[in-house]
Amino acid sequence: MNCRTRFAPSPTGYMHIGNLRSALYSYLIARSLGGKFILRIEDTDKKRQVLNAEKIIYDTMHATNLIYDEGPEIGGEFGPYIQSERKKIYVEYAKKLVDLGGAYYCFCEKHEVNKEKNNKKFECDCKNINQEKVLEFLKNNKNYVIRQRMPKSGKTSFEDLVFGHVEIENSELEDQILIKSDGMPTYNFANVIDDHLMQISHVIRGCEYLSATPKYNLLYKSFGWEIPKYVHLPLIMGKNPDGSVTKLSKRAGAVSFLELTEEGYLPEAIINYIAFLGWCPSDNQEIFLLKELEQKFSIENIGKSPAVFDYEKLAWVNEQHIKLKSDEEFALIIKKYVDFDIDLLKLAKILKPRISKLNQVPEVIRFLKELPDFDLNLLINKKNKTNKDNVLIILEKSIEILNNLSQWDNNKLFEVLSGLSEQLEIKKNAIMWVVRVAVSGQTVTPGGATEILELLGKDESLLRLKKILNSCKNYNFGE
RNA sequence: GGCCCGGUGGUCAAGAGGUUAAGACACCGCCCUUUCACGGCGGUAACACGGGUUCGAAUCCCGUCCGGGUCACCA
Repeated sequence: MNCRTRFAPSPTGYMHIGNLRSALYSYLIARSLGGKFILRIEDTDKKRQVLNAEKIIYDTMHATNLIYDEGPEIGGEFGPYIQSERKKIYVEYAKKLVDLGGAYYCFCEKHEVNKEKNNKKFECDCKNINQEKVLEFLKNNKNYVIRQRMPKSGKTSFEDLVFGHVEIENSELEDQILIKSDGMPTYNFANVIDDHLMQISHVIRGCEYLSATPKYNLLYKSFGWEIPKYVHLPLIMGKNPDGSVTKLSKRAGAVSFLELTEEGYLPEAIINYIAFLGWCPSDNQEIFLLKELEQKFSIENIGKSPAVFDYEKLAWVNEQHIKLKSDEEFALIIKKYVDFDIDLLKLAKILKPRISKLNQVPEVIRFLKELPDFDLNLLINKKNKTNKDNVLIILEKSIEILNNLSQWDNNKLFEVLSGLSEQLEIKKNAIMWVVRVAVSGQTVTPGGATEILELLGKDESLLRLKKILNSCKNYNFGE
């Protein structure tokens, strides 16, 4: 059998991580089996239409490189790929199902939503209305829905590729609505019709659908269609501020792809991380590019237990992907976080091993833009043996020696300042400490003294050093 | 509540009758070092519980407990 998988999101306005994970696994399964990956938009709920929602889906697929072989804007031989454009198809099949005895017209008023959890299953008499009466109602344009006729006894079971044997009593199943009174199909129906018509071989989705799957299988059975293979994915959980664990939601933090990228996670890191929510290769490799995933992925290695989304681990994965970037690539990535003139390549080089999330960049490099006001006492540091006496000497001599320097790069700067250390018989640590704090205004910086000097350039460095020297001259340390 | 699914360190997870129960994140310590980071080394920490089956169970079965999902003219 040819493998064909699909990702079938509904346009809700954002791409939830759980959805993206379904998309990823569907993509990976298709690719690893040499099959096709299809995108289908499930927009059958007119009340929930969101502006631009479709675009977000396309953008996300694009940003993550989850390339589909068939889909709304690119077409394919099983189109259209947007359910609202397939309305007629569903009605046609629903009527066919009525003829087949698997469904019936229901003319009841809208039933109120379950108020009690304990109330019994919905039952209505419409399933017993005779043919003529139905025709009459239809002729009079009476509002109707089409419901699936569930068997009252027996069991329905199936083999899920992840969860194994799943079995449910038919008496548990409700006569669910297939066609709504507005003529649109419900998810439950459209999904089955399209999966069959589009020849989907593997249905991959979150396991919130696990207990509903027998209903779908009954539909396939009524039509006499082949039932696809099922791959239900364990849920992604979120840890809430109060420590409780529930289905990943806003309470736990960012939950959409867009939010995550805005927080400074790389798309490839997000993909890499969510691949691991419920899957793990036999050899335990953790850092993957999509291409490798395509080769290594296997359904057998998908786990069953729900996974808690861990932002710290995501950050670590992100760091790993940042390190995978060349300095040139990373310079391009951080460009939008830098709003002043600086050598991006050099900046990229020193930032690369120190950044776990891109949105940390502005904060980390702020001091490069402008020397912040700071407590001059920071220049005094016990561990590095600086004190109010040698601070002035270090500053004066450094300025002198740096002023005469024509070659301004890290190696040369290090060489020169190390030389100064010997000449003054002051520990190298002390020199470096004073210079670094003086030009940065902070005790912790990305990179060492000489790297900061190089980045700042000669003019700016000397300007800062002189300014601090001046300030120090009339300053009483230790107060 | 009914039904369905799950349960290995705080988190992700290897593990598929016999292991000193891997690895990663986080945390702690040490080393490297011009601060910080990177890197290296080491450490704390787990099979939910109770019954079986078996010479032997984290692995198989049953029960309990806990967690989650689902019960819409939403998907």
